[in-house]
Amino acid sequence: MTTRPGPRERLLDAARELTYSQGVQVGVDAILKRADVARRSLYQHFGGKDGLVAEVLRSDGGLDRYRQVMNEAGDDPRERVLAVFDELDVITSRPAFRGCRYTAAELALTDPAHPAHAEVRAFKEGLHRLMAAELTRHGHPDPDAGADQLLVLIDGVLAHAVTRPGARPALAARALAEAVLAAPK
Amino acid sequence: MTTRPGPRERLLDAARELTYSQGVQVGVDAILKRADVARRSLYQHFGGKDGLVAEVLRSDGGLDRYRQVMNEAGDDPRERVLAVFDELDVITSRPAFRGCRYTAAELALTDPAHPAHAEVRAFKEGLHRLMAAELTRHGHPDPDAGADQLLVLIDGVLAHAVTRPGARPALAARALAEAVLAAPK
DNA sequence: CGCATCGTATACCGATCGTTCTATCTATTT
DNA sequence: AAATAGATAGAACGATCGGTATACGATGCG
Repeated sequence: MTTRPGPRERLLDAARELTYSQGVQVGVDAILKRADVARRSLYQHFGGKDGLVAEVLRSDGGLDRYRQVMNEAGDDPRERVLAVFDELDVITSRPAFRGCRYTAAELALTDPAHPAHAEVRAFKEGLHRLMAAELTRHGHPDPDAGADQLLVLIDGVLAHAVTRPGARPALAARALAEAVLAAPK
Repeated sequence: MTTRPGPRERLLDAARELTYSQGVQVGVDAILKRADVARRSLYQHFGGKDGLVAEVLRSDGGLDRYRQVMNEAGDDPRERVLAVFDELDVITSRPAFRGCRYTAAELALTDPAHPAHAEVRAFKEGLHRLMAAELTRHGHPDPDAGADQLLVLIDGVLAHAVTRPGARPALAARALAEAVLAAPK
C-alpha cells in the first residue's frame, strides 16, 4: 500500500495541473481543494501563491523532458534535434495541450517583480544551452545563433499550435530546423 | 479645436492600452477610469467586459499594419516578406513591447466560449492568407505550407522576445524566412 | 508522560472582481 | 417647449480574491 504524498507534493501537483489548464490566475481555493490540503500548509511551505507558482515552474523538469527525448533519439545531433520537433508534433496534437507553460506565465504575470519571471528565464536559457550544445557537436558554424533560431521555432510551434490546432506547426518547423542544421560547416 | 471622441472610442482606446500593458485581466474600474467614462456606457456599448475585450481585438487593425509594412517595402514579394521581420525586430526591441496581443489573450482566457477566441482565430487566418498570397506571387511551390512556416516564425519571434529581450529573435527568424523564400520554384 | 511540531478545518479580513441599479444632467429632436 | 436618448456619477450587489487568525487532532521525540 503506497503512502500518500505530503502536503507539499500534493500542492505542487495540483498547482501544476491547474495553472496549466486554467492559467496562473487560478484561485488558491481551487488549488487547495484539488490538493486536499489545508489553507495554512500553502503559506507554510511556499509563503504564498507567488512562491507556489514559481516553485511549480522551477520543479517542472521541462529541460529533463527535452533531454530525454533527445537521448531516446540516439547520438547523432541532427537526429536528436529533429526528434524534438517530432515530439512537439505529438504534444501539440493532444487535446489537453494549452501552450507553453513558461510563455503563458510570462505573459500573464504583469508584475516584473514576480518570482516566476526568473524561473522562466532560467528555463529558456537552459534550453538555449541544450540546443547550442547539439549544434556544436554537429559542427554548426555559429551554435549560439543557431540555437536562437531553434528556440524561435520551438516557441513558435507552441504558440501557434494554440490558435490554429489543425495547422500541425511542428511539421512546418521541422523543415526549417533542417535548414538550421544544414548551415555550412 | 478638436472635439473629444465619444465614450465608445474612449473605451476602446483605454482598453486597448491597458489590456496590452496589464494583460486582459485588468479590472473594469481601471479601464473606466482611464477612459473617463461612466460605468454604464461600457455595458451599453459592449454588453460587458468580454464584449469589450473581443471588440478591442477585432478593431485592432493588426492585419492592416502588416499590410502597410509590406506595401512600404515595394512590390517584390521577397522584399515584402523580409520587411515584416525587419519591422518585428524594431517592435520587439521597444521597451513597451509585451508580446503578441492575440497570443496573450488566447492563453489568458481559459473559457473556450469567450468571444475573443474567434477574433484571435480570425486574425491568424487573415495573416496566413496574407503570407500565402505573397508566396504565391513569389512562385513558392506550396504557399500554404510556406505560410505556415512564416506564421510559426512570426509567433516564435513575438513569444521568444518576451522572455529573452536581448536575443534579437527577429534577426534569427529573418534568416529562416529567407530559407522559406528560397524553396525551389 | 509531556511537549512541540505539523496538518486540518473553518472563520474571518479587507480588497477587488464584474455587474446592476437609481438618479441627475445634457444634447438633440419633434 | 416638451420629449427623448445618451451620458455621467455613484451606490450597492453578491462573489471571489489572496492572506491571516483561531482552535483542534495527530504524530514524533525527549
